[in-house]
Amino acid sequence: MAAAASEKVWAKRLSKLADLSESDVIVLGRLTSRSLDFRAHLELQQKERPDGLLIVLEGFACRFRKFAVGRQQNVAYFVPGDIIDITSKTEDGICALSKCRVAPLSREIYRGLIEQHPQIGAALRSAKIIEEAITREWLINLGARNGRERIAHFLCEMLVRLNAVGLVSKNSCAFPISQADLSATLGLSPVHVNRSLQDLRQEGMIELKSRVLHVEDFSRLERFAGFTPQYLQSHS
Amino acid sequence: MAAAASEKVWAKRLSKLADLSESDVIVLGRLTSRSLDFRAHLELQQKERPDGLLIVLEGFACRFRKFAVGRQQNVAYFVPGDIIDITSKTEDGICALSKCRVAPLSREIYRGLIEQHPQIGAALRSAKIIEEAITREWLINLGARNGRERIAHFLCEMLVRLNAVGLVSKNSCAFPISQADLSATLGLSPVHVNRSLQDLRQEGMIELKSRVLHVEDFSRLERFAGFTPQYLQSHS
DNA sequence: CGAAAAGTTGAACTGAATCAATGCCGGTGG
DNA sequence: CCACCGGCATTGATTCAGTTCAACTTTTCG
Repeated sequence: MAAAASEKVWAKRLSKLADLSESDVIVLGRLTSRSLDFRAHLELQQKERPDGLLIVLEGFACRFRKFAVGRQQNVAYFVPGDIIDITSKTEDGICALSKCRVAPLSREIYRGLIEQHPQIGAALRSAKIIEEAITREWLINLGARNGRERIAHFLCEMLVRLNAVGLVSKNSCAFPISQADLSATLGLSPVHVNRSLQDLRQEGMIELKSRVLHVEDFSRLERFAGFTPQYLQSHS
Repeated sequence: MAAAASEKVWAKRLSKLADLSESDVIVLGRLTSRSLDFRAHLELQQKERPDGLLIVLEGFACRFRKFAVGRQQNVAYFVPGDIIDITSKTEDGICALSKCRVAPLSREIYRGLIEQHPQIGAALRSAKIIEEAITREWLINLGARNGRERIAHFLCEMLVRLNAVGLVSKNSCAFPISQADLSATLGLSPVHVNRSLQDLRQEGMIELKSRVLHVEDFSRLERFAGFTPQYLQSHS
């Protein structure tokens, strides 16, 4: 059931970024029929097509930079409906944060898609712009907020992004991110992430237990974090 | 002399990102004949064409986010040869870091340029990719490095970028950035920037006085900062 | 020249890192 | 079914990098 729905998550996402026709949606659905599974912490890479793209169907992935052993900085998260461009000739890697399912997409098909389906093209451009805005927002998050605010801001963003693809219900969502991963994402030590999370819990701003996140009063968390969701919306 | 040369800085920059023909260079030169001047700390915006682009000819500018009064985070720097897209519907602003001269460019001309001059188009795409890579690198800088390393990394990047447009000679370049600006860029307090700079000076890694930066041993600074310049190069 | 901006210094404080140990839970194999 | 193991979360104690406040000096620029 969930697996069946996940094939449509890409279309669901893109349809919020541009006016897709029914045939557009069908085209997108066909492209996600074949999928690959990865276990948590596995590096996502395509031996077959190292220049390709991946569409996330289920689970979370991230782009990261590795330094000395142990030291790592994540620079982007990918949730269901997101498209991952592996090409970036950078020394960065992509890895699964949780068990995840992705659909491979060759660069030729991707290009064809944009050329032959204007609305899909518009949606993909919009997605790209949002991805860039997210990176800038993360930069601001690391540069200008303290531990608790940083975590809160990140959680706000995830909730909005997951909500856009129907993965939030009753203010709750699956959240299979370890504190160690959060620490590599937010530029904080694992211990400090743990304590800051506790603070947020004690303040009643979040509930996070056994990989489920629940935020009763989202606007309160938003206010605390200084979060404004415009950057996640289509500006077309 | 310097002013005359600055009209060609855009062509100089783009010619390193793609194989421009002589006529390409001439076209680029024509577009930068008309220019505007801004004093330091003035907000760069075009009343006439709020949707336009700006080509930096001289001086530095930056994109920033303002929070409470006093609190500010810079998210990108623009040096001569860079192109600034003002469109971003974000709440971010662009301001001059130093006295600077820019050439306005309408979006229509920009689009025409890309369509009618394939090599210029390629160069502009390459510039865009580099701009994104820089943002990611800044994110890593803020997330994973301490004060001194952060400053060192930033200086390395600036030296490479300025060198690409001929603004570094004998390991020196004009560097009209105040410590307060650095602090808003690197997510550090002004006082800490001051002290970290002194540390770098005492270690003999940099000389920075009266708005001139000199780095005798660049590879040493590079090593200290963990700087790798690939991300600033064209990947075409 | 004079005012305002920028840089420097000291002292006190604190958010966050580090080190190290312990507790918890889910899975796996005997 | 239970014992054991590994990954993850939690806790305490200590240290340190970085902030804050405030005064002072120097430089820049209009």
